[in-house]
Amino acid sequence: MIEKTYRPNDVESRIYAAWEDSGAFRCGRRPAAQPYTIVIPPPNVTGSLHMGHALNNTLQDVLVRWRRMQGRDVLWQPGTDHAGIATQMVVERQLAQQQITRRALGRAAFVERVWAWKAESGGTITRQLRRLGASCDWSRERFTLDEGLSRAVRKVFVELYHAGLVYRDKRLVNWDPVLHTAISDLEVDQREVKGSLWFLRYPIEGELGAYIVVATTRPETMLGDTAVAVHPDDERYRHLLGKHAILPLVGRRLPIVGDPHSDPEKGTGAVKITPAHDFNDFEVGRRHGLPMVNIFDEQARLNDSAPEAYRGLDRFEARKRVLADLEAQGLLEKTEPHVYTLPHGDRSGAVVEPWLTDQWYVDAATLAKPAIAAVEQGRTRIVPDKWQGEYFNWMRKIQPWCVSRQLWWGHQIPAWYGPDGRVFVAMDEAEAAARAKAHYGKAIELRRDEDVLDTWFSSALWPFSTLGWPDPTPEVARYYPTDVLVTGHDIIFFWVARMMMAGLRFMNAVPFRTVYIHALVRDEKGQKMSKSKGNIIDPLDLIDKFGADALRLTLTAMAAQGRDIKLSEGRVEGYRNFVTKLWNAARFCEMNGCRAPAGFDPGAVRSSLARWIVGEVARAARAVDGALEDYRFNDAAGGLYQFVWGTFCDWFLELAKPVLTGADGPDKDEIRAAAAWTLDQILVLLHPIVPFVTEELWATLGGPRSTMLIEAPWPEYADGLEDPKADAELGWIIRLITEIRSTRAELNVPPGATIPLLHRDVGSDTRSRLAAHGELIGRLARVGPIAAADGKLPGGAVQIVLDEATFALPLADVVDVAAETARLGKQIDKLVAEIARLDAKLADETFTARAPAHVVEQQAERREEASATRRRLETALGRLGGG
RNA sequence: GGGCGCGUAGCUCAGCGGGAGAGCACUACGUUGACAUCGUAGGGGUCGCUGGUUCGAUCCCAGCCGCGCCCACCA
Repeated sequence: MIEKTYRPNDVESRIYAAWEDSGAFRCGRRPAAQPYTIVIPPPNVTGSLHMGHALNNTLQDVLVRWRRMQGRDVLWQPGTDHAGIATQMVVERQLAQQQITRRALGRAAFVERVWAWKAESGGTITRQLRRLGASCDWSRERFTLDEGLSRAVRKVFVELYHAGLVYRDKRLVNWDPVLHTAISDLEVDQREVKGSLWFLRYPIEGELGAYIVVATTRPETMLGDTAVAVHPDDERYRHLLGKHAILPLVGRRLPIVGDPHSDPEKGTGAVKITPAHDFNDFEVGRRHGLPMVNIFDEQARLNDSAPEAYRGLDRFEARKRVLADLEAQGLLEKTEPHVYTLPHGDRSGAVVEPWLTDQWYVDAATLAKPAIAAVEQGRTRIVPDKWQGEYFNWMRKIQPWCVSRQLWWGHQIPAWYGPDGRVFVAMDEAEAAARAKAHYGKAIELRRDEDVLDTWFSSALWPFSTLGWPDPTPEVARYYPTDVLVTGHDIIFFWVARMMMAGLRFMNAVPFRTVYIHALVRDEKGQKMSKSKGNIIDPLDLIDKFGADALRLTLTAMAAQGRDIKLSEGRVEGYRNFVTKLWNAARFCEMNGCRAPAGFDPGAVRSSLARWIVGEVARAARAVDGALEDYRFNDAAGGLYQFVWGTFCDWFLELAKPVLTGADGPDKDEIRAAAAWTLDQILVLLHPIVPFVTEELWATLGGPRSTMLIEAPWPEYADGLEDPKADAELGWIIRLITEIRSTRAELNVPPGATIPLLHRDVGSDTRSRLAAHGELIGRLARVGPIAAADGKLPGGAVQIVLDEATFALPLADVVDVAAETARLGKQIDKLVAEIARLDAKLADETFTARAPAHVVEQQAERREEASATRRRLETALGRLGGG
């Protein structure tokens, strides 16, 4: 028996456990089948499920369940990411509450603490994915710091190093002064800030009272200036080229150099050059052989290269001091308000400081070439294709990738240094030692590089490292390349591009045949959800409130290509109602004894109603398949929603009611069987999107089922099922009923009266068709007089007699004459205008000459229809006026 | 500064060269025999603005206005 109401929270965990216990999620159980592989974008171990995860994993689960039902050998490879910076920060914060710092603890103890934390809390996100219904093969769960994956990381690093594609270099990096680590360009956010532009006077050497004025947004960096640059063609400064300025507060002689970097339009046209703390200035410095004076320590406090008065000051403190001192000396010419962008670390939020350090780099430009070619040649397709452009743009001007991080949590770089600084890159310490011995001619103590790798370095290997690479496992052979990667556009560069590079380099094949880029989930105002804005909608709250299916259906239905999703709770509620509707439809079927008989042949049904719904099922199924093939998730969900509610419930079940409540017999048996069969097909088709409720109904309704729904076969329908004749007949009935309903004002007659149906234009054809279906429609009717309200005309049931069939239709109608008159009048006006428009069109010679014939015909038909409707309305209006 | 995208019903959005659509919200009426509701009907839109192409433009093109995102080293 189906319960009166569906309580998702009571059944979801039970059903999920049954799925998982049955082994249905596991790959490899259909050795003969074609594999279908998706690797999950590994969420951070520190994470908990947010709306982006919910969308991302719902879409993957829809695909995976659909393919599994189609009989493919599905692997949905799950796992989590160690998320270097994020995780380290979480644990550090926790330590801070106990007044412990990471450094006080020491590296080994700290890393141990992180592992302990992971053991305790790292399972949160995967538990939450289960609540969502994600059918990952959990037996294969991986973690980016697993031993196997770490070996893959080391191997990749070592091989790239020996190929010259990983190297150590001293250049400016984005330094995060709070986290004390370098970060890559991608981890820097440009944020607009309101600040000032200060104009500083640098005295010209040997020319008393002469200045060159430079403008800057960061006056404290002047302490590290080593030149002033002007444009070589700038007339204003030509006389100063080759001379020197004296750096105030420091006293350093600064050459005044000509360099095209200097833009005569900006500032004063003369720019201070700080090669150690500005990416442009760094280049200028290289061109002119300028010294690089690093004035900051790792916390961006002034170091000993600054004059004594400023040493130890924070950079913003130093700014105030420098400005005050310059002003005191009359060297601050003016200050203007200025809005500009400043780089911020995406994790710490601190203003990033360009800083000169030694770091490890990956030669991304070389690795990018095959990755670009793969997409150009269509070996990997990016959907929707607009993202292909973004991918190309970025890949074609890709910069060296800084992969070393001054953190403790992560893959420690497999590089060892000898006493003379010579580096030995190797898979492990023993190998490094052996190399060192060969090099130095004796065993020697080595020091391991302290740094760890950027998290994304290990993520780049995810599609093959999770399958067991570098070991030649059967999984690598069978499941690589993966079929599709489902992800948001925010990590195309961070992740997708790098997986492409790594996959092509080490597997010699693209990591995925298709990349499906979905929208981001925003709040109902279209703003990014963030903790600081407090506008986060927690998917788990929604699951508690409406059930996982409602959330999944909402996200699937809203996953249209090309637009971000603005999610509101009301939306989820609406889709929850759909789940309820489905539940009740199933209940109705059960109550009416609708059982799918064994061996039901949808092609063999006789009645129009049954033939029609069978065809509609086939049509809906094809639409779902087509939509999912093209990653039009919204069309798949929307089509099913429409089919279940609008076609199956509103029409089929309503039309079936008279039969189901009528006398027993073959007609009734057939409708019962067709209803049960259709419901079964609905459960199957809906299962990938709303797995829980469909599985529950499948089990309850079932009779004997050989499998759970999750493993039921996806339907394929024979071509003949869509019967044009049945379509026409049912289509006609539906239109007829709709028309009777909508023209109830015209039929406003006393209860029990007998009138000819559609007193106008009922031709013989119509009459015969009505006769054929009379009984069905006749039973559909319910009779009952309606009480009249005060001041209104009484409505009532209308009996319609036509040929041998008798109809009684409920006319619920209590009609407000004035309102109705006004309404009809308005509609007539509209129609008159429409008819005039169509008349004009048909009279237009250019139109009739140039437009395709079918269009002309169409217009003529429309004109006829419109004037018929107008006549009808006028009749109704006359009747109302008369009454 | 460059690039991309978006402005369609009160809200959230589909559609995209030939009669303006859905869901939610709203109004009216009806529903205690599948429906935490549901059903039927209804109101509401110069499809951002201005030009152009076309027999015909919400749809194609150009410009403008507004919004958002991405990229960028600009003082």
